[in-house]
Amino acid sequence: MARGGPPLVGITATKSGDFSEWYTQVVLKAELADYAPVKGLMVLRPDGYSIWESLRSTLDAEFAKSGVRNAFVPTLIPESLLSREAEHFAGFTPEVFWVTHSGDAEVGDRLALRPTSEALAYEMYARWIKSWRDLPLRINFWNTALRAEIKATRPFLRTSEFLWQEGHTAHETREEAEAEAERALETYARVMEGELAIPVIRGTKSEREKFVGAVRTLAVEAMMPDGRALQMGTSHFLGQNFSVPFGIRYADRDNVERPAWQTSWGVSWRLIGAMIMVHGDDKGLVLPPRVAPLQAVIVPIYYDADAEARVTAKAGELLAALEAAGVRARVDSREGLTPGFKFNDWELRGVPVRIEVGPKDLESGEAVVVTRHNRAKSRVPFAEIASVRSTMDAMHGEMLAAARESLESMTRDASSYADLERLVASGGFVRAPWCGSPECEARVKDETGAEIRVIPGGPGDGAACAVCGKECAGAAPLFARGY
RNA sequence: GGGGCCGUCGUCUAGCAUGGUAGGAUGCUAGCCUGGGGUGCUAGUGGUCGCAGGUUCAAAUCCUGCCGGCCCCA
Repeated sequence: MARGGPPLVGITATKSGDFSEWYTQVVLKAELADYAPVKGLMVLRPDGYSIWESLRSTLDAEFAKSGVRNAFVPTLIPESLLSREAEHFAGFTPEVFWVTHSGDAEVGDRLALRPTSEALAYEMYARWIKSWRDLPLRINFWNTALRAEIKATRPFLRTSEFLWQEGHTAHETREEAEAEAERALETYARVMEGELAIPVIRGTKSEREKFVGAVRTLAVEAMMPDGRALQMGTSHFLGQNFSVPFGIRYADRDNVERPAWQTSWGVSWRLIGAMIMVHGDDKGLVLPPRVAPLQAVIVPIYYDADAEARVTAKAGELLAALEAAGVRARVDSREGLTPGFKFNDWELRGVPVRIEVGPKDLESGEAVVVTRHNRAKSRVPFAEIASVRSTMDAMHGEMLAAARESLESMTRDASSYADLERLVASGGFVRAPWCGSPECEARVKDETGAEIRVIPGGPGDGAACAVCGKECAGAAPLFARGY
């Protein structure tokens, strides 16, 4: 370390001063992920993977509860199949990785590394679905998708391969499929708020921003502290756009053959990126307690062999009590490191609760408990250490409330184009009436860089379009620059 | 889709203009000392200078191409 200079460990950028450098440092130094040798690809390290596993198991339980089952589809999709739904194919083709050789021999029909599994899944669905008795068919895949990202790659947010889940369903009626798409979106919103403490806005995507091939795309959007919006998850009502070209037809109750109604929906590890951005601070990562791989760390403090023995014994007792209470905990018994070093190290890694136990605490019968999100210290009697369980619930509530307050303060209204331009430039969501025309939407995108992120439901208030002045039909969309 | 910056032990970097075979800090390992907010001492460890060509007696340094990271604008 240079004399008097900043420490070489820890986060050297500030969240408010250099947000993107700060983000990169948190990802790398908290050891969530690292760069892979190929541009745009990343390796997920154990702490990052553990967070993913936690989200996966929560979502998995929700899916299972609603009757969705898991299955697996392969990575390679023949071009002839991928191109069957023309609009869908055209939308993806610029970012598809192609396998053109097997060994030294060229393959005839090029093979795509799946950018998404609609084509492959629906080829199979066409084989499996014969009658209305086979419906609904509701299957989820936990896998990865590959999309060639050339520029602006960022860990978790934009990578060429990403972990995600994609649900694919087929139904007898339009109404049932539409309800399915809404159900999936609601599940996402609940898990994001309940597990990641990130408030989201539910709504519809515009025609321009919807999934290629969908009739309608529902989405949950969140606002990042730098004023840019992040799409957290999408749920598509596909209508019969895929069932017709893929031949997913069923004999209805009157023995008339009809194309099925479909949905698809997904979330990716991008959620982890959102979690880092929304909750992190200048000391590093701040983990929402429910997804934290390690929820509480006990740092023993001692000055001599006698104190060490007594402190270590107490630390072991506390650990047992925490584990009995269902808290993921450990004792940091690493030697040769000062308590101060350990404090900083665990803060960098975002561990929600730190418990300090030293000679003074043995005398008073209380441990020092520090909560990561606000770094507040309190004293807790040893006998009541299991209370960190409820402390973590309180932390979750406080983190969600703080994030909600931030979201609200970053959402402003514009009624004129001048307001829209000015507010978009300063970041955040801008709610503005819109007539619904693609021309007005395109003008905003071209001139301000902001797009319609989401159109919340509900009736409009009859305001005039902020762009062209014509009357508006529905609720005002939220404009923002996005990731 | 345009424009720019940068790659040297795990990390941060010196050296590059004017070619002569890589130095420091930190980390890591061992031992001691310390310990309530990033300790100190001693010894040791660690680098095909992003990769591939080219120029040269000689390349981290000059030239070309590629790979990777980052930023700005649309």
